Amino acid sequence: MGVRKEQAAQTQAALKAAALRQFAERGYLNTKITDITAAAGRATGSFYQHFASKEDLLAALLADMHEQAGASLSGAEDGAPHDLTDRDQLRAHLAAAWRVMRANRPVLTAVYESSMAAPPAPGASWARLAADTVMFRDHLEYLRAQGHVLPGDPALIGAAMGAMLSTLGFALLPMEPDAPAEPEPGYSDDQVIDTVTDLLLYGLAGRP
Amino acid sequence: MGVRKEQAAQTQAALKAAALRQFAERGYLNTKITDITAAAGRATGSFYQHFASKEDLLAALLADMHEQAGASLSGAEDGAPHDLTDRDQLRAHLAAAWRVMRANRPVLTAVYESSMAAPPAPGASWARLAADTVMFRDHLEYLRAQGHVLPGDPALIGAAMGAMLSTLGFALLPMEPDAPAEPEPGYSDDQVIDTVTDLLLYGLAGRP
DNA sequence: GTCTATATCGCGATAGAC
DNA sequence: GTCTATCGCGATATAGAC
Repeated sequence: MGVRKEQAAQTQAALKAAALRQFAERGYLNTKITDITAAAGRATGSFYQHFASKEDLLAALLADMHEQAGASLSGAEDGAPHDLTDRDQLRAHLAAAWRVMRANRPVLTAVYESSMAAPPAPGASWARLAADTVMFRDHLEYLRAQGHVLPGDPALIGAAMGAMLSTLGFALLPMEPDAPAEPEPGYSDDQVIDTVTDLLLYGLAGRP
Repeated sequence: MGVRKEQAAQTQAALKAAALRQFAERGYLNTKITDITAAAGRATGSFYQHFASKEDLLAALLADMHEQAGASLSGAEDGAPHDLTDRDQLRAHLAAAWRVMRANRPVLTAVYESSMAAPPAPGASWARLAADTVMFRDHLEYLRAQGHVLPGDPALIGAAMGAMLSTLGFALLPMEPDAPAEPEPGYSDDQVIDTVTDLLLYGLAGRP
């Protein structure tokens, strides 16, 4: 790799890292291009050598995340469908999702903020939620095929589960991947995952 | 009421109604002051005679909503705590919340968009979620005091329930209060509420 | 490839006539 | 109270030197 290309790669990485920090501090929508370049120690104009816009940068960050998450999950999620009515397996699924959210909170929040700024298209919110919860839906459909009686349509239940988990994540997870539990609500990761697991498995009525 | 004050009230109402329509069409963040005045058939400058800013207008719309919702719920929600492990009572609660969301989707979405645009304060998301779900928490604490075993902390469970419900509402409810069910997912209100009720009461494992 | 300097523009907000 | 006209700021994006 030539020296010029190498410097370009360094600058691009610096911009990405700075953007991540700024998004966590100010929020995606409040972050200006100049905030990012300043935090990266670069000039304003350099930004456009690497990204066409703030949205473009976000897309790049999201791609990076998918690459990492795909690699780390490929081992955990093998081909065989899991039984979500088995407490250990359900808990493992929820814990894995929680870990991914914790590790990527700034990007996920930024994507979310970005989507809120776009003009609302009918059905767009459902489409996103459904797409983000296909894994749940597939497992539930498998369960139903086995003869298990579910409380409703698999896609709807999967969406409901994902809705609960992701919204709790936004409310409870810190922006820094490995920050300690905040004193405010003070729930530990295990506490949250155990509660959600039992709530989703046995409901308010409790274990039979 | 004098003729001048009366006209002022008319203009203010027209601005509010126009804002509601514009928020539903373009989203709160994308709506400019001039969009609102144009849709209301008024001049740009007239806006500031009634509201200090777009945020101020939103606060007024939210106050209107609370007034209406408070009146309509005062009959339904009496002082006595309900038993959320009774299916009919749980379902009634969820259905009431769903109706309020359906009737006020544009305002609720606007408030949400507005909160996403603000710089993120640690604990703010949790504080909002917790505040919006105090009713659930209170009922759950009552249940626990009765000796019922819950899957976790009442505030956390209440937040999880509210998270599921509100996110599903944003994904499924139309912007117009009485629009028919969209063909896309195609779930009816009853279908959604029944599914959520059974999922929250008995979980994936199902009724004992 | 990176820098400084600047053009450009959308939009919130106000001034002043009616 | 409502209108027309305009000011001024903040932020994106580009031009051109190094």
